[in-house]
Amino acid sequence: MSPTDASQFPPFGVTVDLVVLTVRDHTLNALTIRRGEPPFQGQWALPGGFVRPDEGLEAAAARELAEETGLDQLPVHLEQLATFGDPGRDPRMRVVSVAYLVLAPDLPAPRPGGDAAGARWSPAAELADGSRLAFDHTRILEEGVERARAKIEYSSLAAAFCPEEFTVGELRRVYEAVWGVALDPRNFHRKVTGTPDFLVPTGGTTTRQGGRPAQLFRRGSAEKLNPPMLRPEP
Amino acid sequence: MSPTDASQFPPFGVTVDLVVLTVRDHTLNALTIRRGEPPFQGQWALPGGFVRPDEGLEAAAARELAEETGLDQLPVHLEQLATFGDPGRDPRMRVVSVAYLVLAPDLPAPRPGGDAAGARWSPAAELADGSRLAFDHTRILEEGVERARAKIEYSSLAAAFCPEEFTVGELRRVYEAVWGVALDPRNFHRKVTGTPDFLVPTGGTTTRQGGRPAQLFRRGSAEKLNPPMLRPEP
DNA sequence: GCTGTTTATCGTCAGGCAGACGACTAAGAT
DNA sequence: ATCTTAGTCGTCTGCCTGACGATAAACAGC
Repeated sequence: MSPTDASQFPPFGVTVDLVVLTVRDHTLNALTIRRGEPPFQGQWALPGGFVRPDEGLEAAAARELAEETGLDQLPVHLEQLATFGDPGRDPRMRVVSVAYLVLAPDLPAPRPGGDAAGARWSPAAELADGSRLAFDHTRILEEGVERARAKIEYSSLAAAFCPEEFTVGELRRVYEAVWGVALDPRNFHRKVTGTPDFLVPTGGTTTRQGGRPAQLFRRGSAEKLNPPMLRPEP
Repeated sequence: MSPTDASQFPPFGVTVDLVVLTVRDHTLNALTIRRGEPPFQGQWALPGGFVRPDEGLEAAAARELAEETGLDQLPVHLEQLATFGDPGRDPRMRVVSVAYLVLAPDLPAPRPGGDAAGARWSPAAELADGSRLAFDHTRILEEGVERARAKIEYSSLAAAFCPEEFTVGELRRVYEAVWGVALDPRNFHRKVTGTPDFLVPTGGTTTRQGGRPAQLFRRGSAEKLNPPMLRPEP
């Protein structure tokens, strides 16, 4: 039967694209690179590239992250987001792109490499609205942001935006930035410190946010947050 | 740069695979087909096949569903599940498979077509344990089942397993089958009838489940269930 | 027709959790 | 010394859930 005859399968290009998110200045930011090659040369796009013939998809995502941004060997969260394969999404040929979501703590300025002529963080809201990203990357970005918003509700993933040791207030600011809302510091503190194995106190304190010294915590073993953190409606 | 040079991109095969779930006899069942062609000829596998050159991914999933099972033009839910692309997952060549999840009401016996030498429903638990499905389809099935289990918690998706008009008890049996637990009929009734726009009474009643006549409902406009239905632990 | 069985539906009550918000603590800034 | 900023502990109230009693309306069998 023709469609499953390996000798005449229709050839596709397969790429990975990365939605890399972090929290900077109380705002959810995403990483974009300036394309150094056509198509869309000079435009901003999500980092990504073709999967190599003997490379797994997640491995390709990790490689592209390292190559194009220098965000290598860092404690980041990486998960598959979704796959985009509409005919015509790449003007060159039929390309299916497997998008990955990366959550990273606030990092030094990205170092562009590989095919990228530039790399920068921008507020996710601006990227989704004004700027036109190359290909269908605006839509991919939106899905990544929505996934992150949904997932911090019921998992400990928000800590992936924090450094290894962090305070309850810093974790709260992550939720506030990702959701774009203000949360009650007292209720938030009760919630996260009251959930077993969610936070582990390291014993230290810090005043890097000003004010009274705050306890430092590490991520606990709990991966799920049950009952979930409730996202306010406004 | 070589990896993004379209003229020398590494060619991949791209397929869609379908995790088709339904509830039969108080049990979550999945659809499998017997492969009529190598590789894995004669073995059971998830329905699926190669994406055509000018066809969208979701369109390919819908086409394969119709071709291989005859479950066409039915009120089913179809969503992208995940993409599997490990090198070596297909012995013929490098193939990336985009898996889709289909939730369907209990249907007449599937009619095999296309490349399938047979098609049948089997309890999902048996497929995940004993039988060895072709390729990495056991893992794909497991992810589909887990997605369904998670998603009926906070969405109205469980109704996709029911006929257009259904009773509260029938909907409860869906949850019980998918989660493999027993739920309190009184608390369940309170929860689903108390959530605004979740269920719309049609006015009719039925006794097809025996006992006292039950009100018939249709799916309401609410797509999310907030607060979620809680899945018991044991 | 009467009785037991099955399923549906309504009600009650106690405990847990979240939202609103008061109060106190401990650092740096002026 | 006082102000400002952030962190932490408590209290109260209302909502939701889990456990479970009670009633209703069909059918099966005697």
